[in-house]
Amino acid sequence: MEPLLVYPDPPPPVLSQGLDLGGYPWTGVGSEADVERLEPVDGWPGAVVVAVTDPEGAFALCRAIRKGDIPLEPVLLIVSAEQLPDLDLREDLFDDFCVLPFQAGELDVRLKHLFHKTGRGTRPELVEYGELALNLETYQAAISGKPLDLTYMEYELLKFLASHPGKVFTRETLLSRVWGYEYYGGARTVDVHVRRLRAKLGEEHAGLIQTVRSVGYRFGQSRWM
Amino acid sequence: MEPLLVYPDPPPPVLSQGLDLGGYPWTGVGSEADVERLEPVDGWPGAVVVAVTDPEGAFALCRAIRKGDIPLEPVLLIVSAEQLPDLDLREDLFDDFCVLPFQAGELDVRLKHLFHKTGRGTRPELVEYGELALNLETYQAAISGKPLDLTYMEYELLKFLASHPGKVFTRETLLSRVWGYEYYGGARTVDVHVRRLRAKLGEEHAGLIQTVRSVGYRFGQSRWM
DNA sequence: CCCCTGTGTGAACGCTTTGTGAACGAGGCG
DNA sequence: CGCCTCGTTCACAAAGCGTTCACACAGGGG
Repeated sequence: MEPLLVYPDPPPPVLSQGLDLGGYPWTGVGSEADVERLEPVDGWPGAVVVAVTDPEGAFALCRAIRKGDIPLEPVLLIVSAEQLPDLDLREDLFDDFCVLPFQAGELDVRLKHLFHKTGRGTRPELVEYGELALNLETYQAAISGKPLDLTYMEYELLKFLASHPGKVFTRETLLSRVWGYEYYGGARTVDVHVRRLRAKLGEEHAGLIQTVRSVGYRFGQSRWM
Repeated sequence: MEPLLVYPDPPPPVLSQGLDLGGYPWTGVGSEADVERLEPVDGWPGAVVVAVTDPEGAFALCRAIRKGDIPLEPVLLIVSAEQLPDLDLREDLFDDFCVLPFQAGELDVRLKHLFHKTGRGTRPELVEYGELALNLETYQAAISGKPLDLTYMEYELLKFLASHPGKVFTRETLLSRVWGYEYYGGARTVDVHVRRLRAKLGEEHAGLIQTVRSVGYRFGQSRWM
């Protein structure tokens, strides 16, 4: 996920801590010039503007954003309780606001809510390893930007392996964790699925799934090598 | 102004005081039956739902509202700080929320903000995806400029799918989200509706709804590839 | 070098899931 | 009452996919 635009720079500790806690990457900007200079290639995914310390600068930034100079949505405003009565709603400068001091978690929920409403949805749940990416919401997989056409079991197996890179699993473990705890079937089933996975990953990435002789399989590189 | 719908009845003192202070008329309702019985002639202008004392009842009411049984907008949810992590945003049950204990005036500003947004029509009345367009006001659908003659359930299903492009839904999820939360019926019902939708979309666009074997259905393409 | 164990490979089988056509029944309307 | 629409269910056909098997090949130890 691209970093959120955060104003001012540096933001108040409560905000930076809240964003870090929620796992949101962010970039502090101190001026409108910075907004363009630091803009990610895909554009800003949203903004958190603190109006407490520098209301004029904050609202000026919101106006610039809303004017369309910087295509950006959504905007979350952080205000103090004293500023509440003065908020001019007619200008429609923000999509939501948060009143200091806010409860732990409120910031996170408001951001999620905003992203959900603006259609971008919450960032998709991904499992990533190098060039490989699995989208858990859309049940799609891709490597090196190319989509992989995986069957259900292939997807589940790859998802499990890629979620635990470097770790070796026996066939029995894989059968119980991927196929189900009460599954009773031949261990060679795993072999065949691994083989098909390697084939679909392509020659270049087939080595992502390694055979550990007499033990089982490992995804990715071992941690101590 | 028509009175706001307030749940439960009686609401907590902070809420009734806050509403009275802001000059909002309101009517407390204790059950879904009351919602219809006490409905003003022009319909409810909005709702404030307190989820603190009776979360199940509150969320059930929100679902009923969102499902369209009670045309109503916007919905403001009142929650405690402890409930924040449990809020399910994917269901889209509310337009904004307020965390107890809230600052004096925050309720007023949030209500004003909500009315301002809904009054200006920020809420999209259209669901669009590529050549497909659904008009939520007129219950009409069209693709490639040609109108689609959809039945009610077909429209609801397509609306739900098109509102979450790329995401895969199981038949059970679709049954609960489109048909209703306590619907109990065969999962094959979904199949048949999907088939009819694909037929009405035409051969050219039938691929918009994809089958994900062993999982469910997906609308459109994922947006991360 | 040989043997034994473990793994890769290709193909075939058979179950599960889904598509398809049709029928049934409820509800609305003339 | 008869006709129509629409949602649901059922039975059957078709396809997809997981599983298994037989065999070839590789690695390691004696």
